[in-house]
Amino acid sequence: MAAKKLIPGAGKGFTEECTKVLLAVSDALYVIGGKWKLMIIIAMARGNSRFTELQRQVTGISARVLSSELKELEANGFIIKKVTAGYPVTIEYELLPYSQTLEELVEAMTRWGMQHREKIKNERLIGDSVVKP
Amino acid sequence: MAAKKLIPGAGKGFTEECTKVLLAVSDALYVIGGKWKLMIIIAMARGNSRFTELQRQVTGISARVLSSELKELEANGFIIKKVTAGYPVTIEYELLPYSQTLEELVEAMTRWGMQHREKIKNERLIGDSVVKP
DNA sequence: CGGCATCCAAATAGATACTG
DNA sequence: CAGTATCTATTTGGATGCCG
Repeated sequence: MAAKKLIPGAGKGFTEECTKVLLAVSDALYVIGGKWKLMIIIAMARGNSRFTELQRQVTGISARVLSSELKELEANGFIIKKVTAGYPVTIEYELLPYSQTLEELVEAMTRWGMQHREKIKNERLIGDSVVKP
Repeated sequence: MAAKKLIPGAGKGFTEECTKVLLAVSDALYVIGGKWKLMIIIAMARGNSRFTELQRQVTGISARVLSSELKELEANGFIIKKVTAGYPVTIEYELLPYSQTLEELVEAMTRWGMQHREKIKNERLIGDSVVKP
């Protein structure tokens, strides 16, 4: 009776494809979502390996949150915690190969973030718009 | 005195580049982060435009949260709310051109999410690992 | 240095009911 | 249908202090 959807490609199998994509994205967000995980991985890829280094580089993160994020990243196979014996033992976090699979994603997000910042700047942040606190 | 960092590319300008990337990623996460925003955009790109449609497609979202996310997406220039007069007025949400700039990012995330799901599956979810609740 | 434990404040989200 | 309002439950996070 009513007209079908006007969107090209709509019809059987349409919602299912959508559901599949949504599932994938939701999986990704579940593991690397949140404010910090990607940022920690990026900071580590740039050579930061010590807890305090990471806390300095990843602006705004607290020790407690960093600690818990590192644990999750380890549990998910992105990083490993290395403890080297010594007078004060040295603790370093290293990226595992699996974290490399995020490269494409990180690059895409970096590019998008940069262009978005440009866009906002050009719209002259009039105060009503989206500016971070 | 002490050895410099062993990471290739380390040195002057290293931390600054890192900071720049972190800033970009943090910008991106601020606008499109969270569990729902990307998923809503994906669902809309697949032809869902009505509130109830979206709520059905984006599994698990409540009316209240959907409502507030739609408002943020509109405020950030990704979508627009269209009200068509009629006996019951028709309300539809449409993607604006700016949402297209997310395509690359969404694709990267979709690919990553799919490969991650495969990886987890192949590791045979032994129960200790990362499985969504 | 690299955390963990505790307490407390704030942000988030679910359930439910109600409206135009 | 497309939400809003209210209340409450849960999560999250900052601050602080302590410990090896």
